[in-house]
Amino acid sequence: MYSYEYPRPALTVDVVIFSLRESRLQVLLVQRAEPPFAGMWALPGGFVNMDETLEEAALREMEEETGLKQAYLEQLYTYGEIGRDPRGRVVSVAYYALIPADARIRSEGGSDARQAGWFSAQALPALAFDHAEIIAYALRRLRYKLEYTAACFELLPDEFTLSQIQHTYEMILGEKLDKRNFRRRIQQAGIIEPTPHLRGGEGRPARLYRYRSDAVAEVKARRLFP
Amino acid sequence: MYSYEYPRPALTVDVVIFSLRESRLQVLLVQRAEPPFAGMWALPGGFVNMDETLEEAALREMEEETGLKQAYLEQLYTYGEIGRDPRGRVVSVAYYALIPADARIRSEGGSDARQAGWFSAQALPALAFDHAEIIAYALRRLRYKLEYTAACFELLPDEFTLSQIQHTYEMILGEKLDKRNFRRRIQQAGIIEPTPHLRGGEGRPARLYRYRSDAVAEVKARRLFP
DNA sequence: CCAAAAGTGTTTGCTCTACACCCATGG
DNA sequence: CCATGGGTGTAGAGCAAACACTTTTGG
Repeated sequence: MYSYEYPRPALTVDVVIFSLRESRLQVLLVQRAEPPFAGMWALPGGFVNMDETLEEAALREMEEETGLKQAYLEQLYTYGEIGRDPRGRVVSVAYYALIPADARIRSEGGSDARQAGWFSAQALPALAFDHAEIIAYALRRLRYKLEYTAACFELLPDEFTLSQIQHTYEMILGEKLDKRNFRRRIQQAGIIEPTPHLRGGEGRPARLYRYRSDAVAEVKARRLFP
Repeated sequence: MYSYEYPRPALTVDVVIFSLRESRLQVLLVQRAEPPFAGMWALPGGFVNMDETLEEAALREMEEETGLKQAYLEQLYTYGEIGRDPRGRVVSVAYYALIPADARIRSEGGSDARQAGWFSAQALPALAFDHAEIIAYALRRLRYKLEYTAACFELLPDEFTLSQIQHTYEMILGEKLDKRNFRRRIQQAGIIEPTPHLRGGEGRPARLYRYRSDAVAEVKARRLFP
């Protein structure tokens, strides 16, 4: 049934790393030093080693670029079009990662001494390979995920204000939400709890909340048919 | 950045083929002739050739077992655990396919002269590799998909009665639905249209409907927060 | 005429949405 | 005292859920 004599496609992982920075949803990209696509920006990624799982490979790539050893990580899709890499047959398993707004990230490029940078998900530079397609799909999945799970909290710091959550939603979904309705719903959902802390700044100080890790935060989808 | 000297994992596809048969949701399996797992049942699958995309490979595997050249096919997940195949490092891209209840399927095993058979998704035999996990996930995705898209029609014949749709939903979701509410909702959704035909049998003949291919059948999810 | 499946409306409760003003703090 | 963001309640509309009987055919 299986044989080991066939030529094999090369197998890589690519990671779409999302974070909230400068009040925007941003994506981490690296600049390619060599052809093909030299000088263009691309997703962090690379070969899957023989002794690591796909997820381990994705985490390794993420750590090389950000210094972070863990984050919310989810497999996105596997890209296997014939001509997607001009150098040969390369199949790539794409992942996306969410990292908290306050995470301390190694600012300069990782081990490869490649240039790395954050870009607004709404305004990406020209991208190598099929990476524009991958990011577009990751963004769709993130929006979608946000609509029926509590994935949002993976992007927020440990403690946050209600307005911060709302802004996160507005940023990612790309629409304004009603403040009173939003607050009522999120409080009734029972997935956050108040902390004793307030956060000052301009205007009236705001209550800080935290995510309840015991929360069940899946919502039943509205069915097409009942 | 990339190199071509590394050893490469082998790359395969596996396909979970669903169909409605004998008033049940069934899955097509093949019996393994050789070790490992000789005699156990497994998903149809095999190597990805260098000149075919992942989807082409999945379609080829499906055709080998069923004789069908096309079907609804969707990528499910990519499995890359280290020990999932005892013979070495094998990464598998899983797909699932939906084939219509009335499709004429080559009854006997495909080109490999392997034994093939249909099994109720609720009562599977012992399965080779991690295929039980793959099928469980495919079933979850199918349920999920059914709740917010019109994927159901991929499993039905071209013309069908309202009761047939309802039974399909009940079968896959595993719960009884109210007949009047179901019929009202599906008619209002505007995704099916009546044909001039009736279907006889026991009891009063039933109107046959067909799926409107121009239908927009995504439903907006109920958000966790508005 | 009997069995079997098809077909058909209404009421009630709940959820979603729209909407405007006062509060607490820092400068 | 003023600017800034934080915090709060209600009324109306639309949607979802529960519920039982009549109709048409074949045997």
